[in-house]
Amino acid sequence: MSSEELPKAYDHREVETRWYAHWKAQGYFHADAESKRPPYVIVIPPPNVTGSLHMGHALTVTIQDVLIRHKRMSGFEALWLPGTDHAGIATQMVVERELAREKVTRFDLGREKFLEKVWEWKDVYHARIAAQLEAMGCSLDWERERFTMDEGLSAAVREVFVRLYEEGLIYRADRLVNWSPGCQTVISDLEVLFEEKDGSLWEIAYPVVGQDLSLVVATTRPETMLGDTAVAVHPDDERYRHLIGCEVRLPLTGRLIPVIGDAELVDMAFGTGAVKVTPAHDFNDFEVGKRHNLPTIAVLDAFARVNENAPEAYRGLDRFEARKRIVADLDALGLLVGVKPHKLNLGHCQRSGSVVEPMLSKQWYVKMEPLARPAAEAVRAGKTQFVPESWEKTYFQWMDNIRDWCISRQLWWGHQIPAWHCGDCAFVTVTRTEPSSCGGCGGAKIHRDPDVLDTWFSSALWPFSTLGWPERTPDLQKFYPTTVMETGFDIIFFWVARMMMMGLHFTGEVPFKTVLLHAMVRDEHGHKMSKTKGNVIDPLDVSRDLGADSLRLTLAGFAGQGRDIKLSLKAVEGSRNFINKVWNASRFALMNLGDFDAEAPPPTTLGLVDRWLLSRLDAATAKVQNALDALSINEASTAAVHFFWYELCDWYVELSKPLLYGDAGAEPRRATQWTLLHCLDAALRLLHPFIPFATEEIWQKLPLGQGRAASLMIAEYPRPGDFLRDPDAERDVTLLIDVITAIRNVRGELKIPGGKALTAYVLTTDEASAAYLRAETPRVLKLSRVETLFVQVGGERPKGSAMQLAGSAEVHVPVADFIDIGAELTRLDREMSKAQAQLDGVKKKLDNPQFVERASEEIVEKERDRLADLEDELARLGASRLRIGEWVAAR
RNA sequence: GGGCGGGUAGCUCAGUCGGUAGAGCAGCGGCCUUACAUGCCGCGGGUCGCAGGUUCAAGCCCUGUCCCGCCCA
Repeated sequence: MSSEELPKAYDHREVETRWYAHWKAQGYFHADAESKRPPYVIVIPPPNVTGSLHMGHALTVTIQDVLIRHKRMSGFEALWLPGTDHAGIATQMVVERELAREKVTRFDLGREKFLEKVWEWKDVYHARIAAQLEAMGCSLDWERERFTMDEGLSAAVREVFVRLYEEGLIYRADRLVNWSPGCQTVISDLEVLFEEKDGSLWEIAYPVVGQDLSLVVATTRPETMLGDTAVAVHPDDERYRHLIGCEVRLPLTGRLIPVIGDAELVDMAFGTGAVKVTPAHDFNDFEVGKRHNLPTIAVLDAFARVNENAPEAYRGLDRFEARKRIVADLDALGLLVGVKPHKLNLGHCQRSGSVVEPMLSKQWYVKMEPLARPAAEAVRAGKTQFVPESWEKTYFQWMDNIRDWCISRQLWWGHQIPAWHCGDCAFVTVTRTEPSSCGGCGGAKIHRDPDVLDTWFSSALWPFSTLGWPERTPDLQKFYPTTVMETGFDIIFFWVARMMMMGLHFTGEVPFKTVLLHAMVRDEHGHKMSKTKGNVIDPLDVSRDLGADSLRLTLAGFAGQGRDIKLSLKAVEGSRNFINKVWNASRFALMNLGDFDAEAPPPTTLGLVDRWLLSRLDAATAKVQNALDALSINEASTAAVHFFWYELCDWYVELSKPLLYGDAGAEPRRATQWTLLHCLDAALRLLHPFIPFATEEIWQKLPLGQGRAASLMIAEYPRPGDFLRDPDAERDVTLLIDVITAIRNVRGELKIPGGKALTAYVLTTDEASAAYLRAETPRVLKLSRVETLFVQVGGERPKGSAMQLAGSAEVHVPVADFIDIGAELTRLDREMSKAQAQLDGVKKKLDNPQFVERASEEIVEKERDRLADLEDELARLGASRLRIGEWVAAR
């Protein structure tokens, strides 16, 4: 396609579908373990294989792809390793729900058949996720893709389990656990979400045996009374102290239970001061039960229905139904003393949302303290750094108060625990491979533990299991420890901390050197995106409508270090507009480079404007590089965009037009072509990590000649110093820009129509500036749209003109012949009062002897300069005002 | 109860070492200037939550306080 045929507007649809396949086919995403280049490694936080990617994923992969593409272009062996997570509970639930539509349960199918179904499901969703990642342009090394239930990763899981068991860091225990009736499994402390709810505090009379009185207990869960095994009061409580040791008759059951004194459980001021104790259904009560040797009576089953330990009348009732019945029955018996509204913190299951029920059961645990201590120490020693650093506190607080981790789950989908129970003796055989007999008694009646491991158990191994551990693979040696772990702050405990612990324990090294944490993506009003609220912005929809590049650039711009990202389509449109700008600037360049010979030697002399752009490009390059090195993605993207739009497009392209059109001859034209081409090339390279598709598409069209890279994604990233800094050019072109801006100001502020022919007079303070501006007359005329320009050093000011300051120069535009000069007087007054206010401030500072004495020399000098500048400015404004006044009077 | 973050233009947010408070969007006015109307030119808009303190100087540091949000118990 020749340059003239480039469409007027950029069409991402046509472009984005083309390049990804090409990059992938060329092997550009693949990292080489044998390479001599320094490694730069990110393993992707594996998305749950159930479900599709949401905006949070889009953010995370954008940040990671920016970092990876930048380092790949900067000479690193960059590895971005993709993969997905089997997501035990979530995936099993979706498949079960699917089965339920056909009125089938997993028990109908049996474990093996059910798992086959889940694998089928996994394949479908995996393909979808991979396609989404490709649509986002992610430069992932697909040859190294992993899944948490791959053979290799499963072997790593077994290895870790067995070793921890042998070290005594994995054990089984009977405890109260968080039971999710909705998911039919135990969940860990972290998976319980607390929510404040309006509830009630019921007051129930328990008759004291042998006395004509009752003890009134207060409870938020009356239904658990069926399992009460004591009533507790505070040992110092004058009201009840004498009852300690007595018995009460538990209503509805008739059981006799003791009154005990417990200072830890009972708060005398809360409720009635007397508390029912149900060790089987409350964490605090469980502790009390242990302290006082109380029996434990569980009255709820796995579905949180009343079980056979309770009186027949209530059996089979759901816990909330049972509550209503029990309260009603107590009321009928005259034992319900009162009901008060009460706020309570209710634990819910993260996955199913059901209210978590404390239940007594035997589960597997990891002893965490020995793992947490070194992991916390590694961060304290700076071996791993958090960005932003403030998250380290959150990490420490959790690590320093670590509790043991319940790792078994009553699910089928996941890594089945490598433990075999003996039917003859109590021995548990824990091995890497399936045993044929009990390791204790040698008997053959063994059966495997049916439970699977918490999904996060395998995720904790991700940074090294994906690289081949426990084998000492070349990948592990080249790419471990990884460089950056980039993820959301919400999974610091779930994942980051556990990776730190496991990584250190099993490899002796931290799994990553930096933890980069990003914010949560919310809707434009700051609300969490959710399907029920209907405020979800789907990244695929956005990519389709506005382009994956647009979404990436927007997210990169938001990748600051806050906690919330408020995303709106408006913002994505802004990015789309910028990309269209890039397209059109390139289109303009190509239209003017048709005859450019890329193989000819570079021009021997460049114009000041060319040198200015190269100097600005170098400054922008430094900004972008520094920001990327500091992991400040938003700052980097802003700097690159800013250079492209405001310096390259708004000024250079406009200033270069007269030369490109040949007004100044062949040599300046060629110098301009060369500068335009090379700055555009560099700017596209700077932008590539953020908007890979559009930049590649355009870059491939540039006439860069032989020696260019085959693809922009493997071209070299610009480095500071690649382009010459040129203070002289910057000074002169700044004056040029100031003069043009001053003239535009006059037109804009005095509302002079664009078509009106104007004459401008520029008065400089020195001959060099005047000579320069005279030489640039064609450019000034074109950009400020004046017809005639006079440049002189000092001298007579034209009458009846508006005046604007342009640095040290003055720009006068005679306007009084065709507009009401009053507007200019008003404007000058406004300018003068602004300048006066600033002058007063500076004067006040300099009049303060303390300031002059104590502030640094440099600062004082700066203020003195400013004073002089302001006085000068004020004088010139005043003179201008006076002249206009005289002119008006003379008419 | 403990911890963390935020409060800056109408909105969304930057603000480095304490030294003249910025950007985008929205708004207003003017432009179809042969790359781009997804654009160009110009303009207005601020008690930096509040009160103290340190300092020659505070959006920034310290203390207190109010509001919003999150995490942990």
